[in-house]
Amino acid sequence: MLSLSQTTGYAIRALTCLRFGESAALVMAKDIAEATGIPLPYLSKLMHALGQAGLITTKRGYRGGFALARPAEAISLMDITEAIEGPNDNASCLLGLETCSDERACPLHRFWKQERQRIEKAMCQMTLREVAKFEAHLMKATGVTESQSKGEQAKTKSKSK
Amino acid sequence: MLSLSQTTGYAIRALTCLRFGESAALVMAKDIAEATGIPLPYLSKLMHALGQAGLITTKRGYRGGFALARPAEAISLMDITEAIEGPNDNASCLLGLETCSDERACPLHRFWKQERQRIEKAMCQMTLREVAKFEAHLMKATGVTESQSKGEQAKTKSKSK
DNA sequence: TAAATAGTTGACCTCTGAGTCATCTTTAAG
DNA sequence: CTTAAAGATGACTCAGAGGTCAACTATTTA
Repeated sequence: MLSLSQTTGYAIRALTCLRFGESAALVMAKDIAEATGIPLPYLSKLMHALGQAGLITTKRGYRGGFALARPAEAISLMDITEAIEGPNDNASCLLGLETCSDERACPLHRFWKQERQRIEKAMCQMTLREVAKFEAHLMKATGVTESQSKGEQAKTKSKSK
Repeated sequence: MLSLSQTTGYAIRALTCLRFGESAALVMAKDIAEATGIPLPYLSKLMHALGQAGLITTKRGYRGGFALARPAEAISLMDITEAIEGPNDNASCLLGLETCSDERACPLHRFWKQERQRIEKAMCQMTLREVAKFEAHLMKATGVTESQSKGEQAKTKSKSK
């Protein structure tokens, strides 16, 4: 009845597989697909879109892959949702009534407006970091051994591309 | 981002045009379509479905039309939603995670479960009567004279369409 | 019984989200 | 320079929601 689109769920799950930190910690689409069960070809397009939206950095070719464009705690679920579904218009009436507004509200208007705000607030406050902690997909990254603890995210250079 | 299906909105609006009470107060699909702006052929199928679901009674042929199967205050928005969208599974994770459950909950699980319950409760408590009062579509019924002229929208073609 | 009225029903159309495939292009290793 | 690895991308398929048409059936009245 009420939920995010399947693709948005995919995006959130895929992003939990990534790390922040330059070229050292790239994760490949193939590994994300394997870990999440998201079909690889579809994932590929999804990742590209997330790159366009500025949430991740992408590197093509040999030893390519994906990484978060900023720390996981700086990416909210709202950021992800809007990147995939576009800015959500919070003004719509639950019943689809054209005539419903703050001035002339349908019986559900006040209730629904409050609920929407609660949900939006939660989506803005919840970050990738917390979801990733729950998921705990310890992805293997190209060029990086598993031995290193997840505490340090390679503070080598900064930025590329 | 979050809303009912368009068809469910149609159903709610269409039902606000109907009355409870036997053969005396039948309303025709054509009039509902005119009042709500819902395309007639689509409305026709919708009404049939609502009849199958037991929310309304239908009468075919000359002087046919539709009427509520029970009083408006005895029809909740949840009844309508379920009639159209089927029983809603309240168990699904907002993120679409398979592994999310009461036992192993994702970061949004508790919050989302509460929200769902709040929304469901509101949908169960809100009845057609209250929505109809807001909408105030004073439909004309077959076999009933317009003499009441209670509203301003007598037989003027009104707008829309 | 014939005609008019009004709901019923199946075929078909369009659009969008989801998913697949094949073929690019880019990048680094050898 | 060649090649293998990996992301990018356009064409295509598929299913479901929403919507349109036309033919059909049921009901009442003249």
